[in-house]
Amino acid sequence: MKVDNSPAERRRGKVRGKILSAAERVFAQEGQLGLSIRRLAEEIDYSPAAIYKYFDSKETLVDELKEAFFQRLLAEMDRGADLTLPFGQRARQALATYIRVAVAKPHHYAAAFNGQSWPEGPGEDDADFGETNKGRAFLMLKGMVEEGIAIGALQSELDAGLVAKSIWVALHGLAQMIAHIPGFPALKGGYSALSQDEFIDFHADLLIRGLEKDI
Amino acid sequence: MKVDNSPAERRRGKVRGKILSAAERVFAQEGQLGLSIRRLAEEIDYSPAAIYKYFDSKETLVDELKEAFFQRLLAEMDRGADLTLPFGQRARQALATYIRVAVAKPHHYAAAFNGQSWPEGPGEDDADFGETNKGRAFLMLKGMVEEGIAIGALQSELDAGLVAKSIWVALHGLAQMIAHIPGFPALKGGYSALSQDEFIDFHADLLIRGLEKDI
DNA sequence: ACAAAACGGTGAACAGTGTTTACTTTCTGA
DNA sequence: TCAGAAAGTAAACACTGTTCACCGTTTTGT
Repeated sequence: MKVDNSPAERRRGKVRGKILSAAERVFAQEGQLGLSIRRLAEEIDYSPAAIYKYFDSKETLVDELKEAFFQRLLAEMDRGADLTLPFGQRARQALATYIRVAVAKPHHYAAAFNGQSWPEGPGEDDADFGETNKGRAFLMLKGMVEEGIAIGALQSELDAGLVAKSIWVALHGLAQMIAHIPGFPALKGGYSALSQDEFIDFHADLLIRGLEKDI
Repeated sequence: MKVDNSPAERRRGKVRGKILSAAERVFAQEGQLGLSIRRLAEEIDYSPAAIYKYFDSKETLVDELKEAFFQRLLAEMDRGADLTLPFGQRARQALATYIRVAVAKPHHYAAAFNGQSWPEGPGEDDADFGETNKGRAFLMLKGMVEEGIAIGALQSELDAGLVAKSIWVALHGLAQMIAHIPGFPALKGGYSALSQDEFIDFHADLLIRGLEKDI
């Protein structure tokens, strides 16, 4: 990691950081719509136009927030991986961590799947995709499935990439639901016997159960 | 269904319909952001303010589009239910239908889970929730699970409401992914062995498999 | 050291957005 | 027929993201 430490660059980086952290604060609480350039400018005591000296557009600014979020997501999943645990438990834990982090910052997570911030498919190989933190999160999932198959914990005829996608999709669904439906999994007509945390575990369990080798 | 047929009401209904169908056309192609009041007004050759004589706000207008969409979704799931099929197949088919309809109108589906168009939970009973078409779609899912448990096709110790939610969540994830990621399930780093349709079946299969009674 | 160029910052404007207000025209019910 | 309601409108309000011309200051090249 190379850092230009000329005094000019240091000053510039400081202002850039001030913009980003103010944006992060507002975005976390009020989301993409609550974050306006003018409000952001006021908060850091600059003119709106000044922000454009540091970011090409509001979109690129928000993109940076999203990337930082997925970096935290990755770090959290790494940190929580207890290698002494058997595969099944470790997998369930990883899935649960993914959702819990996503739910902790619902606006970040939701925004990452809206705008067209996706490499246009169909893609070639892991190289491109793995360069975004979002991509790395998926590849971590895929690696987990591959390990499970190799170890023999999961059904061996499964295609790891395919299964990883299916799991990812189901995880995403829950994160999205919790982020968007107030009080989920409590729901009119649903009879919420479980708390949010318990439901997350239940969901992760259902997924793994469908994949495990029949005993 | 009561309809006021005074000439005044008929004219009013006609204009209202013209607004709605123009809105539907634009919304289906360009989504919520592409649909602006001014553009809509121009398309039907009225002034922007005129639209507010028929709808309180843009949001209520879009809400009506969303409700109509979920009505189509429900109808499609009903229509596709082949009662002569065994439970497992019928269930897989229902899930696949849900996703295919959602994917056919990605903007409608996505919008339904963004704005805060949700009854604030935790809720009392099925009555309230079942009054929106979105709610009815979930209750249909729940009914399906209950049937599966009663028939003995699904594990009997499961709570139907809970399982239905988990399934719904996983379905939602896929619909959302396909709606937002161009070309999904093709994905850089994912090696897309399956087409979209095949992936939908695979996903639906994974869910049901995790629930079926161990043989 | 000095001119030239790049940088950081600004106020004002442009082109949009959803919505409201005051106003005119048209229609309708008694 | 005539008052009052309904339908429709132009113009404005308060926003939005973004760009432009301009300003001092700072850095750079000779």
